[in-house]
Amino acid sequence: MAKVSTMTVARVLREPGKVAEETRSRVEAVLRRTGYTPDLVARSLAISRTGVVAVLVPHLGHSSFTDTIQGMSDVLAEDGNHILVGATGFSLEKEEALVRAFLSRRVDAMFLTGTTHAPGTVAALAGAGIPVVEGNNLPDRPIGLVVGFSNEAAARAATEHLIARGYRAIAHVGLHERNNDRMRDRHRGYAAALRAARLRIRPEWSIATDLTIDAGAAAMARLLAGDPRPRAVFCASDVLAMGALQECNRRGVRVPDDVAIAGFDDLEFASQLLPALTTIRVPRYQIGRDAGLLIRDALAGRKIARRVLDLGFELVVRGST
Amino acid sequence: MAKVSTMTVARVLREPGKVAEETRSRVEAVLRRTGYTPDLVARSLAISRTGVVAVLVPHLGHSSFTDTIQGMSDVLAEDGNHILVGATGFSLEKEEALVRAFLSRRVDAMFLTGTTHAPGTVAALAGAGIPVVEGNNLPDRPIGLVVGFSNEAAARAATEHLIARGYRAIAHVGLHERNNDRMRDRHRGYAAALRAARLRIRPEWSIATDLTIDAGAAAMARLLAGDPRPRAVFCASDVLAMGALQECNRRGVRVPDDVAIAGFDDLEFASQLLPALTTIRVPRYQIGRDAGLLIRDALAGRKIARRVLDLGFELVVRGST
DNA sequence: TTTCCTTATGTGACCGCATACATTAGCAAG
DNA sequence: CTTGCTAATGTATGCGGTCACATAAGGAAA
Repeated sequence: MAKVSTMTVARVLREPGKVAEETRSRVEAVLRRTGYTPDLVARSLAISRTGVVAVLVPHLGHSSFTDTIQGMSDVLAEDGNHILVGATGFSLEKEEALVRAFLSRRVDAMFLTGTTHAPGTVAALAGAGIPVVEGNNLPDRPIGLVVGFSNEAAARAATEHLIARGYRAIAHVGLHERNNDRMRDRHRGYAAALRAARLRIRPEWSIATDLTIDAGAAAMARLLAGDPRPRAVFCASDVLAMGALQECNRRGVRVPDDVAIAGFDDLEFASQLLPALTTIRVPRYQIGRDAGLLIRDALAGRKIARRVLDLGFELVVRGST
Repeated sequence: MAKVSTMTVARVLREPGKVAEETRSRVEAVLRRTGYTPDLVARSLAISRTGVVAVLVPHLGHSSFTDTIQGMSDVLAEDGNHILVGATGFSLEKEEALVRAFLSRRVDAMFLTGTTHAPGTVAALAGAGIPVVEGNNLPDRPIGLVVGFSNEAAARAATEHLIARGYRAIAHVGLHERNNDRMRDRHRGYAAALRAARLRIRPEWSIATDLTIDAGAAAMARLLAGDPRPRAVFCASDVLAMGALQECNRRGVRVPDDVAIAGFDDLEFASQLLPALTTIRVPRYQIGRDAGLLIRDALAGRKIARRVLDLGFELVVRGST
C-alpha cells in the first residue's frame, strides 16, 4: 500500500533511522491507517527467541507464590518480555508435563518453584539449553541458576527463637512433604533445632496438613486436646499459624502465655493478628525480581557473576511468642 | 535420520494412524533418541492459532484476582492451552499497552478484569476479532463476553443488611475509584442503599484508600476519631475490613456492639477473624472457570448460548454485624 | 569524466510446521 | 492384464517475519 517492499516496512518498525524520512512517514501512515499489528509469532520463529518466560508455581492464589510472579513480571515487562504461568498443584508429573509443553512453546527461560523435580524434567531442561532458575529454596544440585533462601536455616532460626524464649515443648505444623522440598526442609530445621537443644521430638507433635487456615486451626485443636500439650507451636506457614492462633483465641487459650505460636512467610496479615504473629520474613517479591534480572542477564549473554543468590530471611519477633 | 520426509514425521506426531506401523516405530525411535520437541511457534504461525490466552489483572498477589486465573488455568490446561499473564497496576494505559503486546503475540482470546477500558484498548480488541471476556463486573456496553456479578447490587445488599440490623450511621471504606469500576459500583451500591432508606450520606464517612490491611486499620482509626462516630462500616474489600476489625480489637472497641463491620469478597481469612466477618461471597474461581469454558466454546466455533453470565453473589452473615 | 563510497531500498532464502495435492505401490475387481 | 481404488509417503507452497546480501541512486574525490 505504501509501494515499498516488506523489508522497508520491517525497517520502519525496528530501525527507523535507516529509512528515508519521506518513505518512513508514508509507511507509518499506512501502518496507522490499517491498524497493523506486527506478528510476534512469525518474528519469534525467524529469530528463534520468543520473549516469553515460563513461571511454574504450585498454586496460583497463594500470595507466597504470586508475589514472586509479580516481581518477575515487573522486571521482565520492562523489556517487553511476558510470562506464561503454570500451576503444578504440587505434582511432579504435572510439572514435567508443563515444562515439556512450555519448552515446545520455545520459552526463552524458565522459573521453577522449589528444587525437587522429576528426572524427566531435569533432562528436558538440560536438553533445551535455556536459562533455568530455581526459586524459594537452595538446592543441593542446582539445574542452573538459583534465587532463594535456606528454608531449613529459617525454620531452625524460628525454632531456636522459641527455645531461647524458654519453651521446651515445641510442636510443628506443616504441609505434606511429598515432593515439597521447602516444607521438608522447614521440618528438618525445626527438628535440628530441637536436637541441638537436646529437646524431645514427639512424633505426635508433628502434624502435616493442608495449606488452609482451617487446617491450621484443626491442627491446633488436635494439639490442645493432646496430653501432654505443647507449650509452643512452630507453623511452617503463616496460613497455618493464623488458623492455630485464632483457634486459641476462640478457646480462650492465651497466646503466648499458654501457647506460643510462630509462623513462616510474613504474609500481610501476620502483623495484624492479635497478638501479632512472630514469623520468618522471606523476600518473595525480591526473589521474583532477582530471578527476572538473572534471566535478563542470561538472555543478553552477559556474564552471570553469581549463579546462586541466597537472599536470606529475617526473623520477625512479635507478640505471639 | 529415519529416512522419511518431514511430512511423515509430522503425521507420526498428529495422526499416527495414517502411518505404517513399521515407519512409525522407526520415526518414533529417532524422536525419542534425539529428544525432539515439536515447535509450537512454527505450528502457531502455520495454523494461525497459538493456544495461548491472555489474562489481565490489576495485580498478581491478591487472591481475589489470582483465584480467577487459577480457575481459567484449570479449564484451559485440559486442552493444552496456556495463560499469558499481565498486571495492569490499575492503569488503563498499562492495560492498553499490554493488550496491544498480547495481540501482537497472537493470543487466541483475552480476559480483562473489570469493564473500564481505554478507547484504544476497545478498538484494538475489536480489530483483532478474538473472543474477549470481561470479568468481575457487569458492563453497560460489553466488548464481547462477560462473566461476573453486579458489584453494585452486592454492595447494596451488604449495606441493606446493615440497615436491617438497625444501624443508621454507616460509613464506607473503599479504594480509589479512578479507573476502577468494581470499586465505583460498590460505592454506588452503598450510597443507593442509604438513599433508599433515607439515611444521611456524610462525605467524611466515605474513605478511599489503598488495598492493604494497614490502610483499612488507618481508615477505621480515622472514623473512630471522628465526631459523630459511625455505628457501622461497610468495607469494599475484606482486606480493608480485616484492618478495620483488628483496629477495633486493638482499641477495645467492641464489634459489633460498638461498631459493626461488613466486608466484601469472602477471602479465606474472613471466617477466621474474631468476630467472624460478615461479607459478600463472590465466585472468583468460578468466574475463571466459566470464562475458560466460554473461551473454549468460542474457539471451537460453538454457538455461545449466553454471552453475559451473571454468577451472582452471596451475603454471608457472621458475627461482625 | 571516471571511480568509489554512502545511503536507501529490494531480493531471495529460511525459520519449522501445516495444507493441499501429487506420486507411488499394492491389490482387488473386471 | 488392465483399470481403479486405497494406503503410504512425498512435494510444493505459504504463514509473516528476519538475515545476508544485491542493487540502484547520488555525491565526493580523483
